[in-house]
Amino acid sequence: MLRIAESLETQLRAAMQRAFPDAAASGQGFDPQLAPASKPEFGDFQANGALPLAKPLGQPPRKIAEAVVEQLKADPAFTELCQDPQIAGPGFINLTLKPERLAAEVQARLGDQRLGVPAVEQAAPVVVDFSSPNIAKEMHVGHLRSTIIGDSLARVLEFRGHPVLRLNHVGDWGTQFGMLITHLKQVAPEALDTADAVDLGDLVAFYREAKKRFDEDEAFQTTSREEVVKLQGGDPVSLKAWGLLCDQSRREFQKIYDRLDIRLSERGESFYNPYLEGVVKDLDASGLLVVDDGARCVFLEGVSGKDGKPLPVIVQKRDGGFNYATTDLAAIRYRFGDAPQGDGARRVVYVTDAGQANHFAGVFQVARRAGWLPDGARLEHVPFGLVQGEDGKKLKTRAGDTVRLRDLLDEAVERAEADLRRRLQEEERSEDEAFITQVATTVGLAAVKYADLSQNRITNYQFSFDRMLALQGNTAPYLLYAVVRIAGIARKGGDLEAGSTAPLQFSEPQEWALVRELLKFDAVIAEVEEELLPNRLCTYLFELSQVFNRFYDQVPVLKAEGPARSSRLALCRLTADTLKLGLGLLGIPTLERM
RNA sequence: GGGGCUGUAGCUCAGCCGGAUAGAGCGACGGUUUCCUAAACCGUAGGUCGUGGGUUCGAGUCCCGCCAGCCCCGCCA
Repeated sequence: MLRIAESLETQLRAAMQRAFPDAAASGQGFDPQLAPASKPEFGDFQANGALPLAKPLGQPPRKIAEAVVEQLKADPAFTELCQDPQIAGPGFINLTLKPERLAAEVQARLGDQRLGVPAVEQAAPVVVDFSSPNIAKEMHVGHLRSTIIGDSLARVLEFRGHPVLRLNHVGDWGTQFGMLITHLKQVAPEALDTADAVDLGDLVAFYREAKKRFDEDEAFQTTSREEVVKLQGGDPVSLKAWGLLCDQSRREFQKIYDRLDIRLSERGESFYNPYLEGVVKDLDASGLLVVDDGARCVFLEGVSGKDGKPLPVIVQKRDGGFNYATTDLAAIRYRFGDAPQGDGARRVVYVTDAGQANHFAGVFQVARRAGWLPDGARLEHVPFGLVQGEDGKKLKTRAGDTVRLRDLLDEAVERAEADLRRRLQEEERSEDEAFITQVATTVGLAAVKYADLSQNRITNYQFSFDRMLALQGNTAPYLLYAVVRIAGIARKGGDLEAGSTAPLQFSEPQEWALVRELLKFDAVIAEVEEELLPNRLCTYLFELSQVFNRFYDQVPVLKAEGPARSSRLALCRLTADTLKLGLGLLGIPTLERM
């Protein structure tokens, strides 16, 4: 109902100006303060704009509201949309849309692939930087949040019509490669001679071994440091070893991405290697660079450290090497830069844990002051909290190790399968193994994703299989079940297309509640696009499912006749379409039966 | 020491840039099934929104102080 809200806002503002022409002439601003009604009994919208005018106009707010309402009633465009406005409380103006307008809005969405969500004009690219695991390390629950949230945000932005670059900023460069390559050369030298990639086995164990030797063996350390220099200098053998390690990791990461249906373009830290020097030069040229204690840095404005001195962002270490801040700066410059030496982005978002907030704030400030952001460009950190166990502490296995992502996904699917089998037995249903596997996989993975997405990302997130797989409450299974119910109606002879052409007729309060809920979808998408908070979409889908379940429980569909039947079928169809699309934007596929 | 985030019902959390009597879910208690999957629906109980000030018509929301928890703080990412 975004369009209607816009019309109402314009009409309200005009009505306020007509009601108080003198104040308008003397520059008094009028903000209708239009918002969705906070309660159903208040109608569809509420305008609170009369209250703040009481003082400047020297009149009681209710009287102001009355004057505005009088003007509204004289506006044919308004009376076509709304019933008579009601004034309530201290001076709220409550607006209720005419039933035929609501029905027409539903009708318009029935044939609409976009369900009323407008598509933006082909705009400049949006970069979503997410997931970003480190080469030779296992993906863990921390990456899960970034991956799931980032993917969902990318899907929403894509749906709105933005060209989205989903960038996987993998940790594929840096000092740790010195020890990895040195270790590789010593334990698997044959890998460097074969043309094809060689299976290096368990990379995580490999990493641990290398780390252990690095910590214990001084000669190994020295060789490792030399190896870093060789790699950065472009030594072919070192590069080959580096490539092998990256390939091996990539294969492992891809398994996870495939399972979760995540699409990502890898562009690791190494990509920006050729641009690092340019960053430092650029900063120097713009006069931001200061040499301090041998390191080249930019001192931040408004951020002071321990001794009260401004905090620096170090872009070149005393030994001449670059660090992650340099890489991040190079990435920002490249992403906002024009093609071919850049992505031409207008909005860049980073989905990383909240612990990096300071780092990004610093780096962003440097980028702005260096003048790398085009006018109107948005550069945003999208932080999220830690994943905690049910004890409120950082999530660990019973043995105290970091939880591996694939183990976590396996367990979710296994639990979903056990639940399903128990239910089948209780209900004396019989399904083939393919069905069970399919449902368990979908439900298990959906539960993991939805549990993560449904919480405001900024807070720490308490991970619980029991809660996320619960069949009731704000969970994936509950939402999936609503879709299944509608599919059931279709299976039992309900032609969901029936209402598309016939005129819609609603009589029951549950029908109107569902209509009103369905029409909120476009506003929710716009909000997620702006605020980058997927939990707003989850809340909406949950509420839609609740309203639908009430409707389903109390209003018969298949047993109804005539226009009531086709109208109800139309509501079912739009509900299913909205849930499928909404869940799709969360990266969650739906089921016909479960 | 400085900075960031968090603090809302027994538990897990919402709260849409200041609006009407603070909302869900779980758990607890009590109901509903000749009917489209009861994985549902209906009802009851449960809150001094950490705390003390301030701003104004109006504060969970904005500002300041304090308390508690988590995280970050120069050459790791």
